[in-house]
Amino acid sequence: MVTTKNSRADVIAAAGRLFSQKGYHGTSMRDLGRELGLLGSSLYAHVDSKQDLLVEVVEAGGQLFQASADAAIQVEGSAEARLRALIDGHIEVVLENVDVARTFLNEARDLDHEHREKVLKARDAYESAFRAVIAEGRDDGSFRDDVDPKTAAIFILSILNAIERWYRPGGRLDRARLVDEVTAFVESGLI
Amino acid sequence: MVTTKNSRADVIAAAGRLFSQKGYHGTSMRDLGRELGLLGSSLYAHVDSKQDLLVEVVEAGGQLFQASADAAIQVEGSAEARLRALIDGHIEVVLENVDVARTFLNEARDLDHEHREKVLKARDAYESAFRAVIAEGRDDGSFRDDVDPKTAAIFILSILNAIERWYRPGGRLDRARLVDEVTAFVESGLI
DNA sequence: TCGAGACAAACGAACGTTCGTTTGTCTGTA
DNA sequence: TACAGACAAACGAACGTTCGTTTGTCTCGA
Repeated sequence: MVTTKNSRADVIAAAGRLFSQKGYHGTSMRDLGRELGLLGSSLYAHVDSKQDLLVEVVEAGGQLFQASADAAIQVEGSAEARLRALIDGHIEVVLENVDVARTFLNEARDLDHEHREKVLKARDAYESAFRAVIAEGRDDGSFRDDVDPKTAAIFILSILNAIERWYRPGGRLDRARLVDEVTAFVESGLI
Repeated sequence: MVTTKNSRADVIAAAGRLFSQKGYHGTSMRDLGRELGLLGSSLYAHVDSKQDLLVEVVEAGGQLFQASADAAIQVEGSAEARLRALIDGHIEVVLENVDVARTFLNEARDLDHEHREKVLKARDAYESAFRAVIAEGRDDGSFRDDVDPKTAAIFILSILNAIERWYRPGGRLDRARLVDEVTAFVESGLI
């Protein structure tokens, strides 16, 4: 094989990379072409519009997160075990798909109304898995009984969603230790 | 007085509003003019460039946060009290200056190299106030002795920086209760 | 031979910015 | 008191560039 032709998937992957680095409006179709060794105009053999690309990347992100949550809530054992699985899964998704996850988390604002709405619903569905597990742990006595699942879920996801902003693979924390640190902080806080 | 003239400060304030809503690249000078009842070109009586506006807004954000931290670390009493003051101050800055804070947190990527570098330094200085207070509390025994100040500071700031993404004034949480919820979660976690 | 992938040229719209000019207000002097 | 001069604020047209996208043509592997 001498030349590798670009597939639609290649274009979407490159779009995720650039959108996550420079933002949707900060990325031009010519930028994206250059990334693939093409002219900007050549991309229209693969996609209908720039907006299409954003939709594809963001929806891929939503599916990754939802699949992760679906798996985690099936874990047998305590609510605590399921919460740890949710945290573990989220971190896995973020670290193995940085670009898609970043775009999903930060660029949804530039979607058209319909798709943006869809993303908000998807995020709420994902968050509800966290809320449910927290409520379960509170009700069976493993968590504090004055824990508010709504707020706690937001706080935990705030920590998880920010990982993309500071974590550098190969740094002082490997993935397993990152999961441990997050879980320990979420369960016990500072005290 | 029939017509109100726009000052440089008005232009910067409007820029903060639009940058925080639509992003730097998503905001055009004509958008910004419209926001003030002006033509886009008229803005150049007040500023040198669009980039200038971003610099002004972001630096204002940095100063707000730093002033808040400077005040908080002077609080007498326990490390816990100072940590609470840091949290309280951060939340006050975010809620009273949403646009500036949002732009500071999310749009610094579009700054030129020099100013972006400056922002990174400012953020690290701010974060170091959190690290210091956490280390103090750990060393005097009020926090767990296996707490890592570096990681804990990042987690706390992750929670604080995300508030802008979900908190709506007039909702189920007023500001005082928000501070309580964050503090309780940070100190005790779920358990 | 046929179709997918890429090119190259071009489109109109929008971009950030500059320019010469107009407007209205304030100030110091006659 | 009146008027000239200076001033900041804004206008509106235009600059060169880039944007997303369309079109028609070519190439090459299946």
